[in-house]
Amino acid sequence: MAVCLFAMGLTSRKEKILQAIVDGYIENCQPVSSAEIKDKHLPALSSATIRNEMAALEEMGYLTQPHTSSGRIPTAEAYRLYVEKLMPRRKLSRSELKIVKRYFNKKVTELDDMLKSTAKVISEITNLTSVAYVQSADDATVTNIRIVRISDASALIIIVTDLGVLKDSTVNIGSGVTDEYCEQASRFVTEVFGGHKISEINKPKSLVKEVKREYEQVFKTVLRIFKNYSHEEMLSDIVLEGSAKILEQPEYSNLQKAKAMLEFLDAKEELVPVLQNSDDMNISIKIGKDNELRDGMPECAIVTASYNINGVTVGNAGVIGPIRMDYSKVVSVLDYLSKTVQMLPAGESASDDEAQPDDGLESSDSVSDEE
Amino acid sequence: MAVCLFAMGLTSRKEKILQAIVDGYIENCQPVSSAEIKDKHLPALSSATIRNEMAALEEMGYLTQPHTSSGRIPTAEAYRLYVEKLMPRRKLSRSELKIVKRYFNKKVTELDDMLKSTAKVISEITNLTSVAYVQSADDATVTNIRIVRISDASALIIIVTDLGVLKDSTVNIGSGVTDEYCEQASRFVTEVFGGHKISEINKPKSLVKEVKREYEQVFKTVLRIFKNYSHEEMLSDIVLEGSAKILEQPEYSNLQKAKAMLEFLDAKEELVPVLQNSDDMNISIKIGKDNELRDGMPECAIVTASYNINGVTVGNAGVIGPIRMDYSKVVSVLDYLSKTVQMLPAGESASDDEAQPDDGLESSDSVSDEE
DNA sequence: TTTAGCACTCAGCGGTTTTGATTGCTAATT
DNA sequence: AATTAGCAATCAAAACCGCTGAGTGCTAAA
Repeated sequence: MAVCLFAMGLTSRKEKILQAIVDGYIENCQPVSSAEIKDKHLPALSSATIRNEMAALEEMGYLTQPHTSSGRIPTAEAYRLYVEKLMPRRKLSRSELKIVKRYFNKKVTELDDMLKSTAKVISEITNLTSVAYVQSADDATVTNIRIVRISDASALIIIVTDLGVLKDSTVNIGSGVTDEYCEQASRFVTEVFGGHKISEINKPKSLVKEVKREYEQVFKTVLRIFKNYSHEEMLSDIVLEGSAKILEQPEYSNLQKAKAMLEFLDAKEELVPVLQNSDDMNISIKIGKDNELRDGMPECAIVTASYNINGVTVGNAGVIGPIRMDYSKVVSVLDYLSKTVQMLPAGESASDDEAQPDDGLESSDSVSDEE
Repeated sequence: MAVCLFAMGLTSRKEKILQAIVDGYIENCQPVSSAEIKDKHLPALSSATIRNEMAALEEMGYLTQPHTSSGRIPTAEAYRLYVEKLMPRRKLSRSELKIVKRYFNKKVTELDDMLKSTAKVISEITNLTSVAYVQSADDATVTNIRIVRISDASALIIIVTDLGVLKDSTVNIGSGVTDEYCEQASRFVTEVFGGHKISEINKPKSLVKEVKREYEQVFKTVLRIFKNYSHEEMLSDIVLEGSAKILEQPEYSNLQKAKAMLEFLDAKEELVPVLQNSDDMNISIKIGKDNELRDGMPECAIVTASYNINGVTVGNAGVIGPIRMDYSKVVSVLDYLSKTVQMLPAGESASDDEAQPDDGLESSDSVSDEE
């Protein structure tokens, strides 16, 4: 009865009840009734008392009823409180750890593939659709640029950074260009751009005032490539895994909603802004309208973690699903993976460094277990 | 009445009726009634006559009824006949051509991206889910191999073929290795593998009997990379576009079926065998059990075209959808695109060759319209 | 403050009826 | 012999209907 709108301080009993409801609803996707709570969590109390508390929680905005005579379901607000305070922290189970190992033992991979594997693991363990993307290379520091003639009229520009090799691009060169020239040009651009972050390079004011005339063309081209990197390029590197899992969630059993969701996932580019982990928090949880951006965007929750190598964020990965999701599980998986990835020998060097020490030249692709 | 089981020679009237039914059903996904055919296609005849013909066509295995008192729907057999004989050949409409142009004018891209664009166009025009994949590089001929030091302890192995640059792989090298050595090694492996197809190289018996001791390690590594290319690597290069479109098809309005289909699409690897365009036909149409391979595989039709550059098939792209699909449209789109792609200046060279002739060095990425 | 008790609400289920589209068959017609 | 009009028969889908039961809110007692 006693309404306390300026709440924030929930009595411990209310908290217990709220948690029970959220937990229950996460599990069954069914409105939770007072009797159910009494039976499973608070046998000491009568259902009537619990009903009263539930009415209070509804007043406070944490619960609603689909219709007058049904149990309660949590509001988005309730979930927010839940992930912040109420949610049990758990560890990965034996079998879940096994899945992780299965993916990461086998191949230690390039950055791209790593994100892919991560996404697969996440989707498999959480049974949700997972998304991963490689962050724009903005924070990478250029260490070396090589221009390599690969045929009469074309060359490859290879940009090496502390985070690995950027996807290189083929360019046309006049057929008059010599190997000699390429090498000198390589040296020149490395000199100019080396040691700088890509974000710096892309700033409007140029790093260098004067460019030797003969390298002007090369210089421009490399600059263009960098420009591409912070915008377009990153878009293509979004990985989705398990989009079919969406349909397993009862909230998308309605075809309308399912379609809306899948369409949203199809337009991968639009995912970027919601995936971006605004704060430098490791794990970000966005529930419901936290991530409103498109009109038709379906109501959902997005939990992402950022993944670091050498202290630099290389990408994000996480899940996207209905607001009612097992946050506890999701968070523990993401957390564990982010730590796992951090410890992987990544970037340019392969994993089997020590394994075959006298192998002068060792591919970093997935060949480690063959032969 | 007169049953003619050993048919094959349908009377022209039967053909007309069958075509009308297939066309009608493709359009509305609704059983077609005798009255409907009379009204739209054969006003000279009475519905009773048409009914008789329909009964005959049913006897022959071209039609069925969902239930006794409904119109007829085509069987898979009918579709096969339809695509072979009955289907109207059409050209792309103005607006459809516009869509194609929109995608291919903007950027002339690397092989990968080209397939992606193709898939997007296909999906957009046909309103179906489209799939594209880059064929294993087996048929590519090696023209050049470069080993480039990119840092103290790692190098990039770049394999250039007549179809373009293979995704290169980073390898570890001992830190004692000099640029000099890399260059010599490059020359050596190019000498060995140059001019050969990857499929040859991967044959068990080696091309060369004796390898200079000092290059043995390099040699092995390159060999490994080639091996990877014909198996694992190609798997990852499957592109799906518009998977949400599946849900637009009424035959997948059933959640069960929709899920089965999406799951099938999710497991991209499994798609390869069905996409493979067995014959050297340009366009392949597989309807219903033509492409049975997995148990739970949902009933569907798959239409693919193979795409060639310099006479070599570089990949396949097509659509996957319900058996009831607009084959006429799909085929014309695929056909047109396959011709378009063939004419693109592709592989290693960029499009704007002539546009900026004195641009000594021109990126082939999507920057052509800027500045 | 808690609880027992009771009336009230309402989604969902199962059964029945109605409707309407469409066929197959028969008998008449060309 | 082929076509057609006419008519009874069929059956999915929609509309309707009443019941059931889970669950609540409220009141009055503990």
